Amino acid sequence: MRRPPLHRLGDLQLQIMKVLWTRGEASVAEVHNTLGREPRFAYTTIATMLRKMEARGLVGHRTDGRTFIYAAAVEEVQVSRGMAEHVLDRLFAGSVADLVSHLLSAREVSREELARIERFVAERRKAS
Amino acid sequence: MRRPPLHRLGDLQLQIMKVLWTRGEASVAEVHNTLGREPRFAYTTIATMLRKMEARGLVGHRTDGRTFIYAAAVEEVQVSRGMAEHVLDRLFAGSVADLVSHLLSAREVSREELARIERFVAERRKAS
DNA sequence: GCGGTAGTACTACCTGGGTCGTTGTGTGTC
DNA sequence: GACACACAACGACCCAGGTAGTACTACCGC
Repeated sequence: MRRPPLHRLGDLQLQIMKVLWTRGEASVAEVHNTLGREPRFAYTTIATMLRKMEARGLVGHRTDGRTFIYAAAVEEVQVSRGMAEHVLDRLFAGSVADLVSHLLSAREVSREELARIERFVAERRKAS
Repeated sequence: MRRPPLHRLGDLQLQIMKVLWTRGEASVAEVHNTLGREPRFAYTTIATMLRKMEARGLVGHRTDGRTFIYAAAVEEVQVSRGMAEHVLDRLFAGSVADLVSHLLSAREVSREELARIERFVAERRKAS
């Protein structure tokens, strides 16, 4: 079960992981239904993707009768970190400030968000 | 020349784009040499990649004699934005604060970086 | 026991990144 | 003019994400 590189999960894979992270465990059918609406995926698409993801060590499964119950094998925090740091390092040369500056100038950010950011920075400053 | 999705550039593609962004223009040989050290790429790898990227609308070229001079066809800011927002939306539900919190707890961040972040937030607060 | 349903397994295909080898061709040099 | 070199063009592979159809099978209700 080689450690997969935790950045570079496709969109579908991320959606599936999200279902597993929030539910803890889920059968193929449950994942399929949860992903349900909008761009409807075939049941077998989800099943195939889950098998591929298991081969990559992203998820694992146990059986309940004939049914596979899948669960995430990597934590959300690892994946978030992996992907966030990947972007940070590749595009912003590791500078969190550059990334923040970029996002602040590109997006609507509510007053509360700004306050939260300030709070995080202040805490971090204290901790070091 | 269809508009490419500007998140999801591979690592090699990003490296090549970075060369073109900093130099403005470059021949295959120049890109190859600039990328030079460490995981050495074959000359033809760069050439092939550039052709594929041109087909996707990421770069363009003019000719100088027999030599192709490539230049970026998309701006760095667009790609950074595209990739940063992609991660932000997929993993942090669009919350800049969550992303910042994540990065601050995961990485070494210098005192100056923190100060810069605070400055950006303050400016942004004023602007709105 | 027979038919439908639910479930996995397998296969196939497309796209795109990444990696090169080979081939063809123009050009500059002795 | 012959040769090497510099370049672009093309084709080949591998891998992984994404998408889904088909085949096989266990089980459940009648």
